[in-house]
Amino acid sequence: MGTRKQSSTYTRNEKLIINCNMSYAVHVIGGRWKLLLLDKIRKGTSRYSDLKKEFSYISERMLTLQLKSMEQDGLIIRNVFAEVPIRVEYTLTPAATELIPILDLLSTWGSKQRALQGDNS
Amino acid sequence: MGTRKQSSTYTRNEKLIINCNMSYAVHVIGGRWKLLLLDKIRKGTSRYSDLKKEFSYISERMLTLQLKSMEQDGLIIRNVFAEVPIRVEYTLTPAATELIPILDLLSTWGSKQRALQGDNS
DNA sequence: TAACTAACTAACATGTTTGTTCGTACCACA
DNA sequence: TGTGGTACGAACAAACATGTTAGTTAGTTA
Repeated sequence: MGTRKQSSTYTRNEKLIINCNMSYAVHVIGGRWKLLLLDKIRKGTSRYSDLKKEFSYISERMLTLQLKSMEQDGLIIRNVFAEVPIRVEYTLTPAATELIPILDLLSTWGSKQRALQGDNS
Repeated sequence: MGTRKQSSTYTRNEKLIINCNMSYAVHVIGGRWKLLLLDKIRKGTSRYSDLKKEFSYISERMLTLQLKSMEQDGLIIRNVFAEVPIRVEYTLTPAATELIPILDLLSTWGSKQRALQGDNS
């Protein structure tokens, strides 16, 4: 991933925070496009080009960065088919599958909360 | 909060993403110290100085920024007591209280996932 | 009038994330 | 030999988040 300055307060604090399981979980799904991608992949195995097509507003750099990060964090599996042209498919890991219902709860909460906030601010 | 450049791709994309309730929810709890603060406040009304003492490694600037942001997003309530010296107490809103059990699920998931990842990477 | 406390606030510096543009590897097929 | 498609990667720039330091307000007490 991006090279990090191990000595910075920023990075030290991040490590500190990630000791908290809750923060760790949020950290793992916190990248800008991760939830969108997870949501798409959960609905069916997707190849790189599918994602690229569906999310044309995500730059290819971000797309690969987020996918790689999720792969490293054990959320998705990357399957390479040595065809020509090459084919790469992404699937959820069991761990990510367990996460989905929690995300659904978050989604419901978010919807309610947004409505509440809309009312009075 | 920090002034934002309304025209940047960064900001445009953020708005785009926040239309997703899931992303909105994660966005609302996604600040670096928010979960820690929520967790403390949920265990009992806390005054500013309590938080400052407990989290001595959080700079005062960050402390106030995160608190203010959570207040704006309807997660906490800020009560000012016009005593001398002044006293400010923070409490969870009902919405945040509903969020807590979801965060607990996330925490459990995080713990399991961290263990899994520790095993094979 | 000066010192003291709580709870901030402003200005600036650093570091990280995200976005933009261009280029690469691989093999097939014309 | 050149073109085409897929799935990336590298270098750079812009914007944002976080961290550091010093200062502010209001009232009270010495």
